[in-house]
Amino acid sequence: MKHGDFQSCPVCGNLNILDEEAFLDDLKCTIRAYPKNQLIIRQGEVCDALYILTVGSVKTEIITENGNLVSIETIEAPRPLVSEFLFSDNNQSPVNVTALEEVEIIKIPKSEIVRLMMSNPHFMQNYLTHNANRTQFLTNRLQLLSIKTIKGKLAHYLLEQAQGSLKPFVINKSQGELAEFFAVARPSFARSLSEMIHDGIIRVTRREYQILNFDKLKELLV
Amino acid sequence: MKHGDFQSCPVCGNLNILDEEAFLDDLKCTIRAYPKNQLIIRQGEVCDALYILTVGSVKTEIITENGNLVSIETIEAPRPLVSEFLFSDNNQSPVNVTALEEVEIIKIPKSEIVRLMMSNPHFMQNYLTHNANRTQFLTNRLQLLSIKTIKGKLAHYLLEQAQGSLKPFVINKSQGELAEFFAVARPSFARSLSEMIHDGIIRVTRREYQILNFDKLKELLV
DNA sequence: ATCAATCTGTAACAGTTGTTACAAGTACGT
DNA sequence: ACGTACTTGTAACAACTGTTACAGATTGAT
Repeated sequence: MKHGDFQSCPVCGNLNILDEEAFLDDLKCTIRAYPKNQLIIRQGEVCDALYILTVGSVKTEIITENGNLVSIETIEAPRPLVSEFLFSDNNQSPVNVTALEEVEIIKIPKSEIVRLMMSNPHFMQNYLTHNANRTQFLTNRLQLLSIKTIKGKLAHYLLEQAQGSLKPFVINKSQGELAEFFAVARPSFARSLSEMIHDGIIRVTRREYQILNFDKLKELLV
Repeated sequence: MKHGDFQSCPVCGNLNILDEEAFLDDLKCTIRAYPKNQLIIRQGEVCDALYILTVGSVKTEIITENGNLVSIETIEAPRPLVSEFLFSDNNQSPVNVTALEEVEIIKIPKSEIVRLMMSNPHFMQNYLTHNANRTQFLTNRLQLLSIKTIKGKLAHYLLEQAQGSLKPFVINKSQGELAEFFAVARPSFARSLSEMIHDGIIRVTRREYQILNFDKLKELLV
């Protein structure tokens, strides 16, 4: 049974499993590959299984009523998908999940997850912690979207990414993807970005960003 | 031991507990009352216990870097608070929780929660389901905030509240609170609201809202 | 190397929102 | 009934964002 890195998954790792092969064989699960750009989970689709992304990367996004896309995040293997919705009352995924490259996914039925939790305290803790971290991520996203100006959003995001350092860092998103992430129009984002560059607040080369003036950047949050 | 309604709490209800008094006495927990407007949990505060609101109501909100408030939701007893952050890696509450009236809160240490989960499958399922529902709530909130116009946000919100009915319904928030909920300025919200009223799309009397023209309302989402 | 697809920069204009300010209305406690 | 605090309505203006359009980079595949 060929599969990706399982042990370093935030939910499935550190389980003190002696024999991973035996563990996986015992677990009622299916493994499946998806090609690039394939829709893996559709918004509104019923989820009664946990998906674990073992190889590759995916993106999640919401389609709003008016047809706009809001990108939520990109996820790299190994990580569970939709774990935070598996036990909800309506069992529906609120997001689309799409493969960014060729991916491999393990699908574990909900009943198996319950069994694992009851028998393996470590698995349960992992699961709870992962979901809690995801909620914090969403709350942070909420805070970002509630900032009213584009420059303010970008400032918030850059300050978070830079982590206090003056060193340049890479943001692996195009301007279009960043605009989608901030839920603003692409040319508007480009305008704000170029203004901030002209004002000497940041420097941008391709996808490499560098903060030149922390104070001015923080002022943009006001 | 006097306390509020415990059995109908989404996490603590339906546990097949024969003797509630004995259950609570056995559980290592503390019960405490807070006066109106008291800050119960501060944003950034470390949470190592589950809070269960047994009497009254609270509101949760985020303070952004620039000092703006983003209201998240109001919560009515009985319901757990910050259950979705309890197991996160940093253990910090991302929100402020404030009493809207005199409230009573039971505080249960994290270790006790873990013990309960392992010994009571029903409690675990309740907990997971509640957290999953909360995540869906947050995702929905994210979708609302990503709508670019105020009228669009209001349309989204009203369509959700009305649930397809033409009957008037009450939204228990002032205009200022709604503006905060939508992360927009209050006069701007008032302007959009009055325009929608003048256009014959909705009718508003105090806090009672009625949809007069579903089609036009849906058009605002575009 | 060349082509197609994607990404970036920019412009003009319309449309929407924020800001500030003030008057009028309502709710509530005493 | 009175006053205070809160809520609502509205106006004018500045500021910001969306839309549309197009040309010039850049990237990746063949």
